[in-house]
Amino acid sequence: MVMRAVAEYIGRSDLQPGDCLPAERVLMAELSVGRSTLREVIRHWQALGVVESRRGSGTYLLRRISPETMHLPLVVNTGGNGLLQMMEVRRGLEVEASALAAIRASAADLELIESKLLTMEAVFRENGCAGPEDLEFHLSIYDACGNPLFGQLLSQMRESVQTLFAMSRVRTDFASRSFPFHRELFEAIAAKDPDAARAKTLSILAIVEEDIKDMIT
Amino acid sequence: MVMRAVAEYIGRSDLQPGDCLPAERVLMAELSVGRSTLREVIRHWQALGVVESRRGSGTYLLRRISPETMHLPLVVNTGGNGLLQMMEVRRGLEVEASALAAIRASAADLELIESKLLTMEAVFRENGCAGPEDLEFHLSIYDACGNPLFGQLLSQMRESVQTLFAMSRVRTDFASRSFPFHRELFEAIAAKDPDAARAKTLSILAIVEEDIKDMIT
DNA sequence: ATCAGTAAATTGGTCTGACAACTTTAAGCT
DNA sequence: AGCTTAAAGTTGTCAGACCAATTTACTGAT
Repeated sequence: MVMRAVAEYIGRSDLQPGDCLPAERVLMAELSVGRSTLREVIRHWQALGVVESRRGSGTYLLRRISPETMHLPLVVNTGGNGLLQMMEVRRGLEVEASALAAIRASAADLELIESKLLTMEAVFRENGCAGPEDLEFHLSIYDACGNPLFGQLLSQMRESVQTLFAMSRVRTDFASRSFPFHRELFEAIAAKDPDAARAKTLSILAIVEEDIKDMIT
Repeated sequence: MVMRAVAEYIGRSDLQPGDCLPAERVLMAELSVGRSTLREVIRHWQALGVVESRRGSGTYLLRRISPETMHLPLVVNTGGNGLLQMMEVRRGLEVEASALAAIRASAADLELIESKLLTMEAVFRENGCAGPEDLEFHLSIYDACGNPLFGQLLSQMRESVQTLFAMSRVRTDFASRSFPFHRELFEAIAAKDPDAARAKTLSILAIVEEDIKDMIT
């Protein structure tokens, strides 16, 4: 019940990510609850990555929430197959997103995707790798699928995966073999062919999975 | 720091999911920390779905953890037509889980799935509907896919969906047309045919989506 | 002896007050 | 003006008390 109260408070107030929440004692008085209760609620959201507390400074908002926000905490063991398990989940989401994009992408969406593809190809030919540009390309596809949940879920999963193998040194040519498939994926979406989009996405992810397997051995 | 202490405590003690943790006042003394601090740590894990607290009874372990397990909470903002958007995400996950189950299900898994199917069919023939038994059937498939993340995500999504249209009166025959497809899905998994499993899962979810569309109009 | 009802003990939930640790800000001093 | 230092503000932790819900144990009637 207090959870909901604070969720409404954040949703109502126009706090942006990075902003500082009112001090505990202020919020406490404003919501007419004890400090322990408020602190427990804050800890709850801290655990969910919504808020971050810095001792002596304040607690800061990381992600906007509202009472309608859904939270899906995942417990994954870092030992060995955790990464591959994440990849399987990602595969399910990514394939569906590509198929939906093939069905629903507007002309403007296609134009945006193609521009991302072109810059990615250019950077790749120059550097031999194009991590951020690859991400941009895929993000534009998530946007084009017409369902914001895919973008939210997949970008967060990519973040976690990134941190998961940020510790281990990544080869510079990681998943570079998947490069040519990106154009084919775009063409499948542009042709409004969901089945082809599924297949091309699977090809890309298969290569990524192979490289992960090579890496963790 | 206290987090780690309690994580080690759980990892060291052989508590199984469903077991009851020591009372707060006991743990407090055992770890030499104040009660508020301990309660905040418990709230932290409550948020991550690791433990569940029942007032007057105790706090119970839901998932085994250790200091090596990683927690990555996903935060999703469901907007206006959140139900249909969630169904699309669920479709991607569920299809992948069914296909993986078809590939990896052991003989024991298949036996369990079939038993769930049989009780579900029996209850359905008697009552005309079988909500909890249907859930059990699908959960057994998630287990059989060999990747616990699918079970975590999908069961939590089902929870949210459940609460989302718990307010609106649900027809007793909701998604009852999907009933015959459940046996076909099981047979596809038993035949180790991932493509057929995909197709049957899509058939089931298509009916659910149709009924949702009818309902929210 | 069995069962029901009731009282007591147990447990999580909340409030209050206090102090420590740290950060930020502001004042003061050179 | 620049540096130092003090003060104010903030989160983190501890302690004790009480409330609400559940569980357990007891007591008494049948």
